[in-house]
Amino acid sequence: MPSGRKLYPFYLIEPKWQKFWDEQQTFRAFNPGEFIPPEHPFGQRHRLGGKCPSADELPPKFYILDMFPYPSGAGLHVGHPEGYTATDILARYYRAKGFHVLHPMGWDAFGLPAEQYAVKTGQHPRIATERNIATFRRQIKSLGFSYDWSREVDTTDPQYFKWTQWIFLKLYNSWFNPETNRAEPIETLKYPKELDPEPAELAKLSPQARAELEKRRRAYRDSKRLAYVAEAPVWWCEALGTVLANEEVVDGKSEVGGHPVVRRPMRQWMLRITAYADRLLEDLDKIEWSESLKQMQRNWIGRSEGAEVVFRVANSEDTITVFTTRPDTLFGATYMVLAPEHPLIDKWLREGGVIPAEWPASTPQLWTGGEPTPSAAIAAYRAAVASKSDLERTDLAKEKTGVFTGAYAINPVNGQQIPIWIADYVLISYGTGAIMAVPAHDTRDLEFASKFGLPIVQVVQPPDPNTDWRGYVEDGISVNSTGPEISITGLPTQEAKRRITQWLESKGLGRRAVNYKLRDWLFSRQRYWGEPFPIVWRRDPDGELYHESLPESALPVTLPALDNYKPTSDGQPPLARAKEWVHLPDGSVRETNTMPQWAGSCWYYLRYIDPRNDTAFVAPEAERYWMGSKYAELLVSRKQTGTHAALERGQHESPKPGVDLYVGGTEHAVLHLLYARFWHKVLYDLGYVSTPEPFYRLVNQGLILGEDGQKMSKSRGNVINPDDILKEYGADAFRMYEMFMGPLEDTKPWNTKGLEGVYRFLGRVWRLFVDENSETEFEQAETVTPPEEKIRLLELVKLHPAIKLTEPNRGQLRALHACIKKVTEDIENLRFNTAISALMVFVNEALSWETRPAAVLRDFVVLLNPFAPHLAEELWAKLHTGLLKPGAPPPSLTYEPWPQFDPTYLAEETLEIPVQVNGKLRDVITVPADIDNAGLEAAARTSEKVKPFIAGKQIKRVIVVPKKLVNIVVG
RNA sequence: GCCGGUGUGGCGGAAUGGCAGACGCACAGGACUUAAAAUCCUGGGACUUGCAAAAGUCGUGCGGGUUCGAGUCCCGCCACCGGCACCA
Repeated sequence: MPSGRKLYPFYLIEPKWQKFWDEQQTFRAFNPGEFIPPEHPFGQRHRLGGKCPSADELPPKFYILDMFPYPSGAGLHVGHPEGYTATDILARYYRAKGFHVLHPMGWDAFGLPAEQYAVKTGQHPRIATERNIATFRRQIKSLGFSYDWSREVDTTDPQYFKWTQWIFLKLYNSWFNPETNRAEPIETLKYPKELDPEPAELAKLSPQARAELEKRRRAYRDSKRLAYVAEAPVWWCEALGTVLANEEVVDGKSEVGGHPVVRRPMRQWMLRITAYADRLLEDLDKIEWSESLKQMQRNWIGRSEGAEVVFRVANSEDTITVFTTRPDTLFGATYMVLAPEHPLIDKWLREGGVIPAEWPASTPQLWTGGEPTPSAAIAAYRAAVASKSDLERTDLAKEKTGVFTGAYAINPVNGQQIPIWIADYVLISYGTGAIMAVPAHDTRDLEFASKFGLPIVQVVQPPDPNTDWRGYVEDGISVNSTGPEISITGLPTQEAKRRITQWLESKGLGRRAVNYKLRDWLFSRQRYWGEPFPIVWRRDPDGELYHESLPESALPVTLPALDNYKPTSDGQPPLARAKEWVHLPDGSVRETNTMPQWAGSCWYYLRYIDPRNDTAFVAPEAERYWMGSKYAELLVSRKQTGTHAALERGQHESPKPGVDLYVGGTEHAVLHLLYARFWHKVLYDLGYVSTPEPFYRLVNQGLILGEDGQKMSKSRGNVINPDDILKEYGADAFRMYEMFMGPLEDTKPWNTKGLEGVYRFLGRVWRLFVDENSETEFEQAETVTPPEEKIRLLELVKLHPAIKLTEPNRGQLRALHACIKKVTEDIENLRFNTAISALMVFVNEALSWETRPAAVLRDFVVLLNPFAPHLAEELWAKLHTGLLKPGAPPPSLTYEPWPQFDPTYLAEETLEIPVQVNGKLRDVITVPADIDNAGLEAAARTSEKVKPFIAGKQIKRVIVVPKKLVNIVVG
């Protein structure tokens, strides 16, 4: 559609109402105890103006949250407004329904792009960050979303990250008590006996011994904290100059930028998320997230149950512990594999005795890797593995590699000696870094054993005798599983597992065990643009470094100014350049790592609740009010819509706590959502929040593709810029089109022609309400009025003469109430596309009415408001000043009660009933609405169109679905 | 390979086991106009028969099943999308 003349003056209407909402603070939410100005429309609706209502006096809350954006330099993408529009519709709907809606927005503004720009230009990243935030804020505001801007947060604001650091201190000063299964203050930590002498004994110790004890106690304490330091192999990215979390490395490259990464041991801060693995898993059952999302989290946590089994090593006191999910296949273990990095290998190479100097007699050439001795083979293999990039290691997974170590282990169930190998298909980071290999019943082991000619022994019989037992990995019946002390032959898999585990346990050779794929969270980054740690390092009298937290009074720890944001030449983080900042007067030295971007987004939904509080990260009363959802079941109630009887009667079901609805993209399915849940649980355990889960209901919006059906990208040139759309069609059309495209959660292609259809619809709405002649006058006046005065001209546009204060007729009421019903149900079920379709159906019909009753149009405007709020406000104002209440200012549309659906208006006088013969449609008959089944059947049988199909045939059965359908079954 | 999801006109998509294709786009014809744009009206799944009005048959990825009746429920395939991927 060419630009130029617009179908309606959205370019005046939209800024007009955005300014109005800003000035009126229409969407401001009030915390318990907060003063509500007498003139505020929320206060007026709920008769709370001029008061300071408590949580109990306030209406039920509804917390609707968007995933806050990273304000990139590229500005808003069409994907952002999709989720934001969905939540805005709900926010406006629930306000109309009488809820107290919290709907905030903010900025996840720490991050790499701003820092990289700073490295390049030497300009402080704050400057670019603030510029980008300003752009995002302008763009988001131009879409007319009903955010409470007084609650805007910015993760890079010291007043915000003060509390991010504060939460870190809570993590640092807590430990996970496995007995209570929750985090507790570090003071409750119980020390092992040798570190916890009786006071009498303690008194006897020399000062030196006491200092030594205190040092050991500190080491123990530090090893138990939820935030701890570990020398761990981490992913180092040279190009980015930082380490990355496992989750930030994809296919052996950095998720950001796709740079190569290498494994390197470094001293790093870790968060003990693994302690929460079980609770993170179990509590998924308490929340309403999509099944696929829950499944992704479950996979990520990767819980697996099995047993640890201890194998003795031949000619040694050493033992190898393996983790297996199939202890029932122990009799089939014909070799063992250690990860190449396994520490036992180092020990054996150092000490000798286990790994022989020469290959054992009759060692196949294939097992030796072509090396003359076992130690040479091990060294060569390790070198080969270390030089492989991670990409190669996964890509070449098809071909298994490994070498024999020359050592043997002893299978505890039958005393057999089995060779010990090293191979990189066993990962040092999972389980114990060692496996027992059962080639008959494990795909990987079978592949390996086949390649190297290792024995394959069947120990499970598949239920179907025709199934090949080789490579059979499912349950079956144990066979060949009898040893001198234990037999499980003949037992089904589940029973066999139990029995063998019991036996192992009784012998001290193993125990039940659970393993997780989830690793502890690598929490430090060698970057500038992130939260500094509230941590300092000191040296003890022996010169050893130890860490200590800063007191809360030292918060926020702010970032020092630098003139160069690069890491130092000796590989230290950029903060190490700030010598004065790093060295404190008392001789201690600041931590120079910063926190990862996830830190700020882990808890922002809590800060929105009380964003300006400078004595607490959130006040308890406010937290309990906004997070303690008593009303979420109303959103969840899928069927009983239109009636909010439970709410009206003040009856509420059991609390479904947390943010009522959280909308965002799937890209955060694991990382952000898992990290945030983890922090929330820690805060819950420590008594700072009142709910075990942060986000009660979560919906992922689908991706918007380019017009060519491809993912939008600059290189494809198919990117749609929201600013262009807004200029051409207006915010209401843009928002409404994004909702009309299809179901919120689906991936769907953009189509500007489709947008034009929605825009034309809004033009029809405009013409339904306004007088054409007055519009011509308005347009003429526009040509001679300076731009800044044009908004006033909207008053020249008068109501359509067909709009009258008359009683609506039956048909008009039916059209209205059909619309109310459909729109209400669809909004509650997040089916915005069909809700919009219902609005279109109504308008198409209403345009044909000779008189347009004001009362009907008035209700329609309330229904339109969540979708096209600017146009709705303008029409609402015209309706009131022109007809409903001339002279008086119109009541607030935002807080106008949602129309009640009345089913009596939907009743028809006649019904159209399909008549089938043998399930095939033959006629549609018109019958009185009050017809009974017998009458309906009779009418169907006498239909002229039906007669030929039943004539001369035996009628076997007639199915009558009351007031719905007749099906005549003939023989 | 494993897990989750989705398959409906030319396109985006609608359909508590009960008239498949609402609503919109695109398209075609018409009205208004000197003309165009905008707007309004009409039409349309495919095939067959018929000048037409109309009628019939087939039709929701494929093959089976349950049912008076299946896009919808069950079983078995196929394709595509997303996630995980040597996790013992």
